[in-house]
Amino acid sequence: MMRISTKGRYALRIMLDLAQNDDLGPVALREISERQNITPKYMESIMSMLLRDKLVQSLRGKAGGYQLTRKPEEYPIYEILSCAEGGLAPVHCLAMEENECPIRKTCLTIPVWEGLHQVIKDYLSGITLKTLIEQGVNCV
Amino acid sequence: MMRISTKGRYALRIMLDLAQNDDLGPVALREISERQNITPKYMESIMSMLLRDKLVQSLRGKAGGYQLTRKPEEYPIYEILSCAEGGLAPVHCLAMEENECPIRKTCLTIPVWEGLHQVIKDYLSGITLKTLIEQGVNCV
DNA sequence: ATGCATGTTAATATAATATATAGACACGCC
DNA sequence: GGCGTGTCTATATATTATATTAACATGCAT
Repeated sequence: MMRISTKGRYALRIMLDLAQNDDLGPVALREISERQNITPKYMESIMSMLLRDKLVQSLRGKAGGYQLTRKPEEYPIYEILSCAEGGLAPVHCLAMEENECPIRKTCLTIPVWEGLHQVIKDYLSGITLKTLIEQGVNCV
Repeated sequence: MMRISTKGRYALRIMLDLAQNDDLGPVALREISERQNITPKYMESIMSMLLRDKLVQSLRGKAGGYQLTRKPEEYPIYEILSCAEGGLAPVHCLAMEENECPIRKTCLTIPVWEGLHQVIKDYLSGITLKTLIEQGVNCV
């Protein structure tokens, strides 16, 4: 139904939470999960995606937790949403490898979806974590 | 996962098929379903949505079928996709009634999603059935 | 060295949605 | 009155999203 899923929105909230709380060192998953009211185990699976894409870094052991790897203004929300959603291409064939679709090269429909993807990308790339914080966005 | 579903893409193909075949009167569902390789029963549920929104009209009885209600250039694909997808608002709360969300009026996040919805809407409203036909788009 | 608080991974369960099918019915021309 | 069409309601199946479980790995503090 062309909706941003809970996963994407949780990811944004997690990143916003980190942006506002990691000055004093790593933030434990449990803390964020309590503040954001996201079940810790589900949040884990989201964190692992953010980690894989190096949007956050982690520290184990006591006093461990998660931290941002960049400054808030260096996180376009396109990147965060795309990471958690597994891409934001509006149709499957855009996300596929070029050679996975036999008619890809000559497909006349592709440009329509590529254009849609582009406007979405442009819009969400123009907004960063810092933008949201400055606007006082808390919930997502 | 923020994808246009099969339903929306089928709807586009159905409308394109009609645009190219209804000069000689109503087109039977069965015909379209065979040309487009969409199972007739599933197609029925899509037709009923297109009908409800008056994007097509129907005729019963022998030689009955479906026809466009406007000229191809008067169908922005936003309208077709939105009809079949049940809206294209990227988050649920945009699609809700204003008073369904207690914080809607002051919610700081809404503008972000409204903006996203708007760029999607603008883009898909700038493309019509005629545009697609002129570009030779067949599959969708 | 040990223990505990953290993160990591893989497997599974549940819920929601998308996709597809079935069957009975309504209409209208011939 | 019969056949070829559309219409409606209910159900089945497949896929994806959401959430949970359990076993494991790491690193600091003592």
